[in-house]
Amino acid sequence: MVEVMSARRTQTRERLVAAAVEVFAEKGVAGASVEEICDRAGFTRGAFYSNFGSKDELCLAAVEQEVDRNLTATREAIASLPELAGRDLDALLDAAVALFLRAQRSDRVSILASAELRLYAVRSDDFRPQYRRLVDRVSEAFAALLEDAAAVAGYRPTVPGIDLVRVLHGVYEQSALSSLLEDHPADAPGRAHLLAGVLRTMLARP
Amino acid sequence: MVEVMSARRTQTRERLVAAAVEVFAEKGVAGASVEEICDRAGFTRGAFYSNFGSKDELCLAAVEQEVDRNLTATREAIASLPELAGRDLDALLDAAVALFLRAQRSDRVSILASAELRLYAVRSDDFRPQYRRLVDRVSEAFAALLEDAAAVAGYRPTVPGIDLVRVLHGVYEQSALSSLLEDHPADAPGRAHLLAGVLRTMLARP
DNA sequence: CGGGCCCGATACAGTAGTGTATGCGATACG
DNA sequence: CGTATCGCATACACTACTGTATCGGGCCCG
Repeated sequence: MVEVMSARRTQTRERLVAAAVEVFAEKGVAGASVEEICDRAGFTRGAFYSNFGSKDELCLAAVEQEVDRNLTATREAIASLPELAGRDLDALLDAAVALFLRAQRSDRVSILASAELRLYAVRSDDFRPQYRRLVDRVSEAFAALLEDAAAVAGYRPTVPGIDLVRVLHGVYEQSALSSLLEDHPADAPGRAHLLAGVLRTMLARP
Repeated sequence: MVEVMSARRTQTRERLVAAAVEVFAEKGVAGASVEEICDRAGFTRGAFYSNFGSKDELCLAAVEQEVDRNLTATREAIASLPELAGRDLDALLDAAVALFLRAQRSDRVSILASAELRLYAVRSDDFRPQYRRLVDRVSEAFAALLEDAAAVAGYRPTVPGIDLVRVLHGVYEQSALSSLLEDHPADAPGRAHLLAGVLRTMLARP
């Protein structure tokens, strides 16, 4: 039985989550105090503790929001995808990478926050299972898409599709982070090429 | 003029750095209190403030230690490298990846701590320049090695060698993190194969 | 063997953050 | 139009951590 929330409550939660993502990006998950998150959202801690039982719950809500957005973006990208049948491998790779990139938020705050949340999931035994449960939803959806597209083009992944997607996502995130570490802005074409290269190493003729 | 330190002081700093790396891995850089680091090292905060002016200085010392270790490991790995001239591209890629992997610490604590420090460098405007200054030392050394090896085999990088190394390192780190996120242990062969694939996308005949 | 100094321990004052218990205005509902 | 409930603000008690100022033991040197 799903709890239904009042419109006001939902809005408050959303503002808190949005503020949290910003603070996570600036200070890290551990460095983000509940107080600063609330300040930035324009609430006091009373609002927070009335909406979330702990920072973990807030983190989870943040991941959930990101995941939902990516799922939606992915579906939209799929809908507008050109026909793949009969295209060669390079075209397939390019299309898949373009689709993937379109579904990712690539602004500084999103990249940092999701890297931060991911790292937190690796560290925290409590948070990790819940994190994976959410994130795997998108990965599985994307894996199914990739496997279908590959099959249409006459290829199949040499590893389970979901692992392929996880690797792809990891490489994407890391290259995005690298570009934030450097002075010159990211070169998107280089990133796309890198991702296509990674994909290629994990596809083969059946 | 380089400050010379007493043996005792050096040892204290090393113990503090070692403890810091552990705590960074468990709680993140921001989540690591000076107090806990000192406790774990068997000191009080008096020792810390006598040795470091701030947590940033400690972080820097941690990165420096890691960098030095990697440089040494890389040199050793190079020394024991088989002759590359005349080998084909696949052999070259395998050798380079093997060398790279041998020079990396792959235990959980090292992986987490270095991911954490890297992310901290991305976030912190103060820390980032100093971090890059240290890390680029290893990257450049490694890049020179890679370019030489590639030239011997009749290839050249399609991007500046140092960028290649940065990407390589990013992919390595991210795949290592991914394996920590999953239940089943990392499969090293898969990782090596992935790295070789990435390398391949960035090498071409002149 | 004794004095000086180095280096880490201790003590202290101050700050920031936590979680809870309670208050109070707005809102929905009869 | 009143009132019950909801949702956030406020107040409070508490803990953790910080940075500095001072102390004192041990080690090195003459």
